[in-house]
Amino acid sequence: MGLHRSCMRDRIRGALVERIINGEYPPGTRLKELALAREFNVSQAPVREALRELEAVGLVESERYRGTRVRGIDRAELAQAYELRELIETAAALRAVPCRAEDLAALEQLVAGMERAFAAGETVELCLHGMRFHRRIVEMSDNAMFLRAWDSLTWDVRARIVALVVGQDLRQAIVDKRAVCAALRAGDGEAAANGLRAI
Amino acid sequence: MGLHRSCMRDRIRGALVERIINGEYPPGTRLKELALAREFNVSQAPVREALRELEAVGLVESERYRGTRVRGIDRAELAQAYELRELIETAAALRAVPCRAEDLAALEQLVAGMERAFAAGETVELCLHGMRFHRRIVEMSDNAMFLRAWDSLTWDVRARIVALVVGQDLRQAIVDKRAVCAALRAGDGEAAANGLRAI
DNA sequence: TGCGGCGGGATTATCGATAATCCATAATCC
DNA sequence: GGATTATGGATTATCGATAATCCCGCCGCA
Repeated sequence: MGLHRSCMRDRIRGALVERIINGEYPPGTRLKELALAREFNVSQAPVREALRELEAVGLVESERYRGTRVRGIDRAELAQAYELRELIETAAALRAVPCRAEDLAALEQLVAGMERAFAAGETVELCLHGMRFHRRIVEMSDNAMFLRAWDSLTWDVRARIVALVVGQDLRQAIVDKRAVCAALRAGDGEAAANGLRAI
Repeated sequence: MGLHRSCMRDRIRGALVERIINGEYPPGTRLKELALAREFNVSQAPVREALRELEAVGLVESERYRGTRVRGIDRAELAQAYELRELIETAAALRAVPCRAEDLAALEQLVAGMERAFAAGETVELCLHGMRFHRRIVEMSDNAMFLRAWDSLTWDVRARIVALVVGQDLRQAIVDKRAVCAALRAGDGEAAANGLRAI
């Protein structure tokens, strides 16, 4: 079927994630393999594999012979995810100090990006930068397992959803992140962890 | 192709996990889809899906058009996994108190099982009970995300591998777990967390 | 009326074959 | 001789079709 810069499975997965994020597929939506296959002009196989990947990530759930549907995030689960996020990030902050200059610079650039987005009223962009900030701190712990667990929370995805729903105090979030940067720069992991707890 | 008590994909995945665990497929082994398909008398599709699941769990890794191979666990990664395990379990212990009587009983039964296995010289069985003990504590935190992250470390699998390789002080492990039980029974989450740290 | 077995339609799981891609080796050119 | 490009074999990615399973509504029957 012509040129593929990436395999079908990857693009289908991307398309499905996009639709789940932007609300086109609300929670509970059934994802029928053959229907999707027809729509994307592919066969059933790549669709199945894409669905399985989404299942592994927790975006959808499927039952044997009973189909796949978009998983909702109930409030309790979101709270639990926040707990784990906080646990990992604070532990990561403690392990991240002392930081390399380039990591600190990257963090500060992300905060700057948040400020630009805030000024421009780009809420989604702001949240995305915020998530990259958090993820970066986990990266800085140099623990691949921490990062893997953090990623499994798929905050990048959920942030976009949440950004559209709840109105947080975005200005305060930026101030808090500046404080975290300062603490890390000062080598005070404990303070950085506390700052992350607040957010 | 006859009766399926579970789908092909599931059994193939099980068989592959088994082989990886018992060393039949050492790290680096290439897993060829068609070869496996022929061996299991199935087509390529279920094998592919099983491999994808193993990839999501981190037991194998695969590159586009270049195949799938068994992933080794290097020492650094194991240490990182231990760090995350400790982080999650200690946090779980704090949230687990006060415990329900049935949970405490289950934990103590698992320790009893460890003692029986120890007496019988069943090292693998002992380690498996130990892992169930740890997992149970995470379950008791009532945080599905904690449990999910803990499971992602696939300790159930690694325990079996590790059991064959390193000789730990198994008697001490049992004593420590008894102490954790006692702390939980006393409602002292902090002490239980410390006990888990030791293990 | 209410209940349990039985097609029919829809959907998933699997099959067998084809297309696309990679790797190693051989052939070609300078 | 060394580098570079065809080519063949092996393997993965995808296809189109079939088998297996589930769900729902219909029927007979008490």
